[in-house]
Amino acid sequence: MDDQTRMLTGLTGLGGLSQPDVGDPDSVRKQQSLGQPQQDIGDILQQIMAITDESLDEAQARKHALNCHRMKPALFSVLCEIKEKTVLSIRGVQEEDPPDPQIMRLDNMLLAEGVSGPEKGGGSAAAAAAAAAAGGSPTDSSIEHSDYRAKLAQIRQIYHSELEKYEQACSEFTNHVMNLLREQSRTRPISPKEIERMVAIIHRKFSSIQMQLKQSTCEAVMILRSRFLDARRKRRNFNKQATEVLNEYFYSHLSNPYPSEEAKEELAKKCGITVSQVSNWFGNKRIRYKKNIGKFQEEANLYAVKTAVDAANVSAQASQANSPATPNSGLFFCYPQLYPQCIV
DNA sequence: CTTAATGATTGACG
DNA sequence: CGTCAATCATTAAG
Repeated sequence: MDDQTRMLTGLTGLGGLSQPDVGDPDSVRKQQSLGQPQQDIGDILQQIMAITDESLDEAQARKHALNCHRMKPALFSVLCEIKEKTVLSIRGVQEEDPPDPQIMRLDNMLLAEGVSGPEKGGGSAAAAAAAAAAGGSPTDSSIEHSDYRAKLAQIRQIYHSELEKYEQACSEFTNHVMNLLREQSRTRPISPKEIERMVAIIHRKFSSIQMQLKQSTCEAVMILRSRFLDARRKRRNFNKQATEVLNEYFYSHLSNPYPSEEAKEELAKKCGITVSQVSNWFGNKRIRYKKNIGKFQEEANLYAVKTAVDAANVSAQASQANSPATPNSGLFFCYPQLYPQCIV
């Protein structure tokens, strides 16, 4: 309590109330009852300043004495006058700071990660549903993420309890300061604007603490993500049927194995994977095929036969059987000059 | 355990 | 932005 009182004095000292030169305090105090106004005022000022160095009981008693002092109204008006003169310099210092971009970034990220924002009661169900919709095997993906979600919930809980603690401490402290200022406003002039300023200063201090909390929460989430959601660590091979569909498309479009967006979507739907997974697959397939065509020759023949059979089934135009065994493989995707070492 | 296969990521490039 | 090339990390096969 004593600390807070002292701290408050330090803060209110910003209010522009300059401390007059009162000389030696002890010598002044001895002449308290004498009628000299200068020394009387100096004495009262000294008492005001001394309040903070005393215990609470002493301070209360002294405050009461001050409030009942016969010179109090006069002193008060003098203080008001001094204040009037200095108030301009206060206004100049006042700055309106816009919302910190850093804290906005952190807020956005926490919101995006589901740490802040609305409670995630139905969120896990939605995530499970999304996983079920995206993957052909809903069990593994949801189980894979359950650990992640548990840890995220833990982070979430810590974050919220800490945040609440800070907010409570902030409002408690603000209330305390405001009460003290109001109390003091009976002795010295304190405008509501000054109280506002003080509150803003306190809030700034606390928000910087909050930013640290948000910062470390973000870091924790990033670490968690890199540990649990890095798909490379939880790789699952596509099922056989999906690989067949993809290979079928690849080898039947060997001269130009670049499926359009629509084709990718269709393939994705057929294989029960995402479009980006289709893109990854084709990217990998193209590069690995080109790197070593010989290795894929068998596979190429297999799917070439397959497509040939399909084509034959669809249209009985089997007469055009012009050796589909190695369909266009010599073209190297129409850029043979890029691979001079692969001469067929 | 070693190795090959494979899905995903990253950075450069046009 | 999509693709290539290199690389990572995991899975399957030996």
